This record gives sequence, C-alpha cells and structure tokens, in this order.
Amino acid sequence: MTSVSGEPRPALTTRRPTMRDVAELAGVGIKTVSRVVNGEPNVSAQTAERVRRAAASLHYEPDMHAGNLRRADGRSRTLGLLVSSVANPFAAQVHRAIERVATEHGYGVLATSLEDDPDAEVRAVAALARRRVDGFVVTPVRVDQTYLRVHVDRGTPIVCVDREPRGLDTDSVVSANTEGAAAAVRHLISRGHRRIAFLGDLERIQTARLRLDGYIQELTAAGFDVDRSLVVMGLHDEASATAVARRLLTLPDPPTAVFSSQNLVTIGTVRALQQLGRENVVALVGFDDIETSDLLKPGITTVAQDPDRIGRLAAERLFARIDGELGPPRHLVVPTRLVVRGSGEIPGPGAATTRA
Amino acid sequence: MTSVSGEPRPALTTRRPTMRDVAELAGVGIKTVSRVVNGEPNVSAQTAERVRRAAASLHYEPDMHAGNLRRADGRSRTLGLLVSSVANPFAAQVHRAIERVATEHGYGVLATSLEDDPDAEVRAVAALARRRVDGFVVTPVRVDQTYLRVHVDRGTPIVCVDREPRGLDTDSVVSANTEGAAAAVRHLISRGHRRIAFLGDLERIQTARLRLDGYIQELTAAGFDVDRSLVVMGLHDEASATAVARRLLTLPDPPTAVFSSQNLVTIGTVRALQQLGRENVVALVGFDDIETSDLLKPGITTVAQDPDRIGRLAAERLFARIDGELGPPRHLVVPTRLVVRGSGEIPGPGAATTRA
DNA sequence: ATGAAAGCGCTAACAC
DNA sequence: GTGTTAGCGCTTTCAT
Repeated sequence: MTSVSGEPRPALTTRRPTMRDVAELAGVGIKTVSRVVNGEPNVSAQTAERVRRAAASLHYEPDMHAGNLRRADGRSRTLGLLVSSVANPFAAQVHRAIERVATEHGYGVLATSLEDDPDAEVRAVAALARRRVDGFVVTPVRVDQTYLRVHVDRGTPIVCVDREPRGLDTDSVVSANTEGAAAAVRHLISRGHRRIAFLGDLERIQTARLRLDGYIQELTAAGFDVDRSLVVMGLHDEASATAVARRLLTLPDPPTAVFSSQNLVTIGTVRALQQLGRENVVALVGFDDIETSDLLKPGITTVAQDPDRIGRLAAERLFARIDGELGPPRHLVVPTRLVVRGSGEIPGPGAATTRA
Repeated sequence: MTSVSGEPRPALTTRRPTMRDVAELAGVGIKTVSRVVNGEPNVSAQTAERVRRAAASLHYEPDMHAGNLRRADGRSRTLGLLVSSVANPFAAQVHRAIERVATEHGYGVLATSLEDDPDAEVRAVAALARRRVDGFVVTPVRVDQTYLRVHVDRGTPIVCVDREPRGLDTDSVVSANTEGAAAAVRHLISRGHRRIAFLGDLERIQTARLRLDGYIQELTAAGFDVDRSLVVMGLHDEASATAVARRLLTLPDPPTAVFSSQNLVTIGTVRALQQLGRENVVALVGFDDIETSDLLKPGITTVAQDPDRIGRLAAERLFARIDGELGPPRHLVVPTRLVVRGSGEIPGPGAATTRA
C-alpha cells in the first residue's frame, strides 16, 4: 500500500453539516443561524443572506427531531395512521385525503397496515408513540380501544375512522352504514323484490353488523319477514362469497336479489351470477364502490362511500385537537350515495308490470 | 369558583414520563433504565424486573428521536417513500410490499404523493431529509435526479422504482416495460392483427416511452410498418383516452386491435369500444392489470406488472445499502406476465381460418 | 453491576 | 441585532 503517510483517508461518506458548521462558515453565532433557518426576526437582511448562502453551499438540512427536543411545542409534525392495509383501495383513498390535509399543515404521515390483526394495532400505536407522532388516525380492529386513553391524557389526540371506538370516546368519522344498507334494500324492494339475500363480512367487524342492521330494519319496516336462510355473515374474500352466492342462488326457492355488504363479496357474487348465467335475472346492490362497475354488464349498482371526505374530515378533526380544541368528542357520519348502474334495477316478482 | 386555595390545578394533560422518572421510581440510575429498555447486558435480573415494572406503571415510551441524537448509528429507523399517489393502486401495492419488509426491520415508512409534480419531488425529499430518514424509495418525476447525490454522499441510500433515475446512478427496480409491450404486440400479431393502435401516456413519462419502444420494435421485427396515425401519446386520463379511441376506431381504415399502455387509458378504451358496440370485434391488450378485468365481457387481456415483487425488491435493496453494502448500483428488472382473458384473443384479418 | 458526566443538534432564556 | 449558556431525553464514555 503506497499511501502517503499523514494524508487523511477520505471519509466514505461526508459528514452531515450542523448549524455550527453553517455558523462558522457564515462567521456568525449559532443562534443567528437558528433565527434565519426558522424565519425569526431580529436578523439584519445582510446577515440573513450570508447565512442562507452558507447553508445552501453546505446543503444544510436542519434536524427536525433535534429541534423538537428543545422546542416549546415539541411537535414532531408527524401523524400516525392505522389502516387495514395501505393497499386497500378504500383505505388508500382515505390515506391520500389525510396526507393532503397533513401536507397543508407541514405534516408527514406514518401509515401502518394492520391486516385486521388486533395485536398489530397496539404494536403500531406503541411504535408510533416512540416516534412521538402528534396525533393518531385509527381504524379500530380490537374490540376495545381503552389502551389509547393514556395517549389522549398526554395530549396526543386520536380520531377513529370507518369504525367507532369502544371503551374510549374519541372523535370519529364513519360512513352512514346502517342508512346506506337500508337505502340499498329499499331500492331493491321498490323494484319488486321480496326475497333479498344478505352477504356480510365477519361478524366481529362493526361495519358488517351495522349494514346487517340496516338490512333487517328496512325489511321489517316494509313489513317483510327476515328469512334467516338468506342471511350469511362471515364472508371475507371473493372465493367464499362466490361459493355462498352459488349455494343460495341454486336453492329451491332462491332469492331474486342480493345485497352484498362489502367490495370483495360483491365481486365474488358477480362471479357466481356470471357462472350461473343469472347476472341479468337476479338483482344485485353492493356496499362500497368498485372502480370499473360501469364497464360490467350489467353495471353494478352500489352504495358508494366517500373515502376522500372521510379522510379529510378525520384529518381536520385531528388538527383541530392538535391545535388545542377542547370539548366533547364529535362523531361525524358521512352519507353514502346510491349509484344506479343496472344490476340493482333488475325487477323482482312484485314489480309493476305497466310500462311507460 | 370554590377551589381550595393552594390546591394545585390538575394539569390538562399529564406530563410524559422520561427515563429519569422511571429511574427515580425504580430507585436506580438513569443509565440502568437505558440498559433495560435497550436490552443491554450487565443488569441483574432483579434490578431489570424492578425497572420494567416502573416503566410499565408509568406507561413509559422511550423517545426514539432523542436516543438517535446521541446513538452511534444515528438511525431514525424510518424510510421515505415517494410515489405518484398513495391512492394509486399500483403505488399502493408497492407501498404495502415495502412496508412489509420495513416492519421486519423495525422500520416505519413515511410516504409522500407527488402527483407527477417535479417540484413536489424535491420538496418531499427535503422534508424527509429533515426528518432524517435512513433511505429513500423514489419514483422519479423530474427529468434529472442529480439533486439526490448529496444524500447518497452522506450515506442515505436511494432506490428508484418504476422508473430509472437520470443524472445519478442508483439502485433501481423497474418492470420489463419494453419487453412487456413487445409481448403484447406479438400476441396481437399472432392473432392476425396488422393495424394495431398504440395509446400512450404523456411523452415525458419514461415508462410511456419504453412501452412505445416495445411496440415499435415488435412491429418492425415482424416486418410491418409503423403507421404513425395509429400512435397517440399524451393520454393521461380516461376521458381523453375514450375520445381518442373513438376517433381512431371511426377512421375510414380503423385499427383492428389496440394496445393501451396504461390502466386509465385501457379503461377509457374499453368505454369507447362499448359505446361503439365493437368490444367483441376489436382486440385489446392493456399494460398494467385491472382488478376486475375478468368480470368484463370480454375479459381484458393485460400485461400484468408485479408491484408486490417490485416493492419487496426495492426495500431489500435499500436495507442492503443501509446495512453497508458497497459496490456499483444494481438495476433489477421485474418481468411482466401476459394475462389472457379474451379481449386480446379476438382474431384479426390475417388470422388462420383453420379450426381444430 | 451500576452510575456520573459529557454531549448529540438544536431552541429557550437571557445577556449584551 | 447578536451571541452565550443551559438543557431537551437520551446514549456514550468512563469511573467505581
């Protein structure tokens, strides 16, 4: 090795400059740099310019976390988001809406996918707490959110989305699940259907139960009995939905309409209908919208949620609390919208036979 | 107000306990708490248990950022992710895959949506740098990524996904865009098509150009001329794709097949075909998969990408670099897969008329 | 096995 | 207008 003795080996990576480095280069004190970087007053325009030049030439980036350690408000300017999965289209749209509001406030978003695992929920909250997020947006998975109380007590606000919390009252933003499901069933009844099947998600999922409630309420209100053999819960993927839909549709006295309470279940049901060649005979309304519903034949009539609005409202609630809003928790309910595309308008046996 | 004089007003929020609080309660030095919390050796089992109890009773959560300030490796255990939009299905799946690997490493992910805004790219990188992320996964938007060099030089590795960087050589993971497009065109040619339209995204988007390259290469290789009147770039949404597709399909000598190079363009094309009632006459292959492609009639034949694999490989590359891997940048190309569903198999004028 | 002192990069408080 | 000092919550170093 022929290295010149005494010659310093070049560092593999260049050291990241600190405020002190900028101060030295600009020939000022470190506090002056701090003032310039943070846009505080009491720095002459000349000095400020020298500091800015020095900072730029060094590519100085202030260390946010170091600053927060001493800063009075101690804000990390980061939000924690807990969703079923960042890959889930509904959750992803909620996420995007939250991010938009967060960006306006100079905040970043740390998102975590829970995949319906109750333990992942507490682990994720702990991990985010160690990162000192200023607030949480949580899609509850556990049956009880009491464990979050300590965070609220320490001033870290929480907003629940999609599902209401239990064991702890927090701000929340959810879809009008019961009303939306009722509207779907009402729509089918108005088209002459009496035997309407209900295909629901896992019983432990709050929204699945609420949509079932809406279904039962509306049938009852219309004076029909709820035929329990047409109600199936526990469907969480396409395959099982297809299987159950096929079974119901090949019953001796099959339903003339289906209300599916979740996206994957709707898709599974469409597949079953197509396999049986009954997609133009049996009516279908699905809860939650599907991107390409209108390209199918028939188009799928759905109860559309508004994830963008849900996310935006949740973020606005959270920032209001971060900014010190007091008062009792607020519970926001975002209306759904029935999107008519064809599948839900297939007439049932009781349909008026008169034509225009 | 009848408050007992001298009685301290309860704090609105309880102060967050520090290591010092835990140490005091456990009757040990702060360093001992640090040892227990970090699982370091040289603490008696008895003492450790006392510390753990004290920490639990106070709901102590160590401040990660404070620790990083002094910690030798200075890791924030956070990754920065820049994508078109967290709501984009492809990006969301890449995101989920990255998150999975990150979680295994005890890392969090800060995702930012760029919405194809070149300025948002630099702003996002700066914001993430101030948060001291340990690495970046970037979907490049700008024509030049030279601005990232300073971060690489300081030891913050970068992996580009979906598109290759320019002006700076980094690890990258992309789909086989040219090959995938060529395979689509080859498929159409094999079904007897000669006049194949190409509907592409904005010319400035790298993947759009590469897919056009594949289209041209394959047509040329087959000995056909490229009819420029059948090639339209600059399509970035459904509406414009529908309009252009309608125009091409109503030409005096219309194409008998369409290759659409992007999801929204494919959907727009399907709509045009349905409006003209030609979805069973004109062949269609789309680049990038659509969730419910198989429910349409005909099903949409697509060149499917593998976002899960892309995300996983990108994260693995990034962690390899974070863990100190040296050596030249690696460029990974993830193969695409032609998914046959019907629309791409509609025969063209040159199709063999013999039947099995 | 345990702890005291110094210091990470920055801001608060207060001097000049 | 500007700089100095202390200290945020933690880890490092080094003593005991």
